[in-house]
Amino acid sequence: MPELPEVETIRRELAPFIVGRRIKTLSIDWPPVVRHKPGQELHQYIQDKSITRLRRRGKYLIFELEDKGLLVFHMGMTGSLILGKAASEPPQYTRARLILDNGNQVFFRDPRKFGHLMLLGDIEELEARLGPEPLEDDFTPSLLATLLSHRRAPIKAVLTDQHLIAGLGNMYADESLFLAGIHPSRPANSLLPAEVDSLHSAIRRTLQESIKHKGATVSTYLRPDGKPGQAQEGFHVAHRKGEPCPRCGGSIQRLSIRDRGSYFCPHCQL
DNA sequence: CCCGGAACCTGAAGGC
DNA sequence: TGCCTTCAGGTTCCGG
Repeated sequence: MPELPEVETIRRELAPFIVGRRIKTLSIDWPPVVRHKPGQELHQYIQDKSITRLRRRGKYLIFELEDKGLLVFHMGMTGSLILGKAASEPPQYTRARLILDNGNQVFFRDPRKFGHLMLLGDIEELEARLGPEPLEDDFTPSLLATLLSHRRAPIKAVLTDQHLIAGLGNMYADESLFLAGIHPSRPANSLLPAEVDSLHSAIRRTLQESIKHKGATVSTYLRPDGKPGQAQEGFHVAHRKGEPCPRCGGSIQRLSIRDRGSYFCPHCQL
C-alpha cells in the first residue's frame, strides 16, 4: 500500500516528466475523488498553470503550482499515478487525469476509491495534521521518546498515527517493530529508552531500504512506468504469516490490532 | 487530549 | 463449480 517509500518513489520517478510542464486540463472520472471544501473553481484554477515543483509530505504528494496553490494527491490504499501519452486509453479504475502540454498524461488509478485529490492554498493546511518526517534530521530518538511517552495505546497503533509521525503505515510499522524486537501490542509508553533508540533507527532503516527498492508492491501499487516495486521481497514479517522468522526460524504470527493485520515473531519480539 | 471501533470501498483468495 | 467469508488498510468521524 502506498506509504512513505511508495509515495517518495512516485515523486522521484514522476518529477522529470512533469516539473516545468503546464497543465492543459484536469478531468475527473469519478467526482468524489475531489475532496476539498469549495469545489467548482478547481478546473479553472488549475488550467494552464505550470507545475513548479513536486514534493512529498508524509503520504501526500504535492504538485506546487505557479503563483501559489497546491494540487495534493493521497493514494489511499490502492492509488497509483501512471504516466501515459495524451492519446492513450485510461487504465481500468482511472478516477482522474491530468493532461500536460508536452503530450503526456498522468492517470490517477485507484480501484478501491480511498485515494483523493484536493486543491490547497497553503502547505500549513497539511502541516496541521501531520507529525514530523521520520527521515528528516529533526526526527531524533529523544523526539520519538517524547511522542510515545503520552500514549498508552499499542505501539503498533501509535506508529501509524499520522499526527505523531508522518508516513508510516501498516507494513512499515510491522517491519520496524520486528527490526527493533518489540511486540506490536506493547503500550507505547512502556518502551525503555534503549528500545526507543532501537525503534528509531529501525524506522529509518526500513524506510530507506524500501525507497532504495522503489517501494513495495503487495497488491496494486505500481510506479509511474507501470512496473512494481521490489521492497516486499526484503520484508521480514509483513504479510508473511506462517513463514519462518528470518532471525529464529519460528513461525510468523498474525494478530489483529485496531482491525489491522499485524505480523510479528512471538519469539523475537517481546 | 486520548482511545477504540465503525464506516468507507472492491477485488483477490481461501474454505467448504 | 459456486457461494460465502475473510483479508487488505488510510483516513475520518463518533461516542466514551
